[in-house]
Amino acid sequence: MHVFWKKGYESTTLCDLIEAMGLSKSSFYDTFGGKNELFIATLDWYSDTVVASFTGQLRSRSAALGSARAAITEAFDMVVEAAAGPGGRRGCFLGNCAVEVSSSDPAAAARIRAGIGATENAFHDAILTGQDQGDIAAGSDPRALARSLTSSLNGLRVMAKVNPEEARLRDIARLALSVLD
Amino acid sequence: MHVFWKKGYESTTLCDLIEAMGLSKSSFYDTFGGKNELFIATLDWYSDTVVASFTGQLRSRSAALGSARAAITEAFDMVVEAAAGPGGRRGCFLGNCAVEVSSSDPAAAARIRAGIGATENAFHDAILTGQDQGDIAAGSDPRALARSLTSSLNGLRVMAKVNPEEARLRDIARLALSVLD
DNA sequence: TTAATTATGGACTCATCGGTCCTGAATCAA
DNA sequence: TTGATTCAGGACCGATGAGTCCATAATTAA
Repeated sequence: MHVFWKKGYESTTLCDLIEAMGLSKSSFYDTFGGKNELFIATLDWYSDTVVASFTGQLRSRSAALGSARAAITEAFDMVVEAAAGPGGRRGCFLGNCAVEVSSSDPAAAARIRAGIGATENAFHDAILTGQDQGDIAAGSDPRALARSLTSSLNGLRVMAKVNPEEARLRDIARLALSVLD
Repeated sequence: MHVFWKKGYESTTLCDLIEAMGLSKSSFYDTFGGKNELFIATLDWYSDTVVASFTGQLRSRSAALGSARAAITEAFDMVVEAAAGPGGRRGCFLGNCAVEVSSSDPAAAARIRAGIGATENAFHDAILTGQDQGDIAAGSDPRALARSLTSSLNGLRVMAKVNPEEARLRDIARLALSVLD
């Protein structure tokens, strides 16, 4: 997954893959079936673990901080730091894949849609909580807010690819979160 | 450029290119030098014409409507319509390229950065005008607002790749513009 | 110890990639 | 009409892509 993440689908070769996994070519094909099958598997894995962990984190931090809004802010802070730090130019795995393959690989596109949808749902839940708690504007449609945050996160990651300067990214994150006011 | 736009850099072959241009292979190499040279040229061309036209449009519509904010809103509306319409899944040329090649092709990355920077500057100018006119919040840093809009536009295009449903995109655009309040 | 399973390395196929080169046809200026 | 230039077409190149196959080595179970 990390190889696909760093180099993109088309640019990763079988050789990259087996080298990263320390596997022989035969074992690779026995185990994963092929490059595309592995790719699909990494998308599934990403949704099942990374996105799921993000969802859980958002929920548990909402509880710990007593504020869903603070948890969302924290999540954006972490993304900003990761994007500004070394290796931050990798962007978002799902976002990268969405851009690169979603129009040419339907099976991958479905996974990407599901993963992004799950992210959106995580924000949605947090926003509902925040609206109950009173620090997120109750007048706004929570679904629209969730979509906005998800979109902002993707935009942020694209911007980080172009210029990973932390101050710029902070500006963007701050304004992205202002929709919650 | 349209071939690169639709298929991405890695996935476009020489054959795709010469077919789209109706050129022979020899003429192609005589004229453009090679695949990568052409790619760089398309990025330059995009900045010089498409981005420049966007900048001009934003300025002239600001004047025509007597409101920079209305011109910005109009620009987002157009992006939403284009992204939701047929062929909208192509995304943003610069955004796609940023995701795909900005970490592996420095020459391309420089062009992409310049193009995105020019877009940001276009927004910046419009925001200054709008703040003068009074329909854009004067308290906000115009540079930060411009970055936010640029980022939002990229996020919007990524979201459109995943799900080009117009209503969703409108939600996102509306909230992206709310930073101007 | 032996039999069965699993993993490995490397040779191999076939397609396609970007790119070069050369020949012959078309175009065009004088 | 002629001579120079431009263009098309296709043969060709080396490299590399994904994927197959098989013989052998390592592991495991009985």
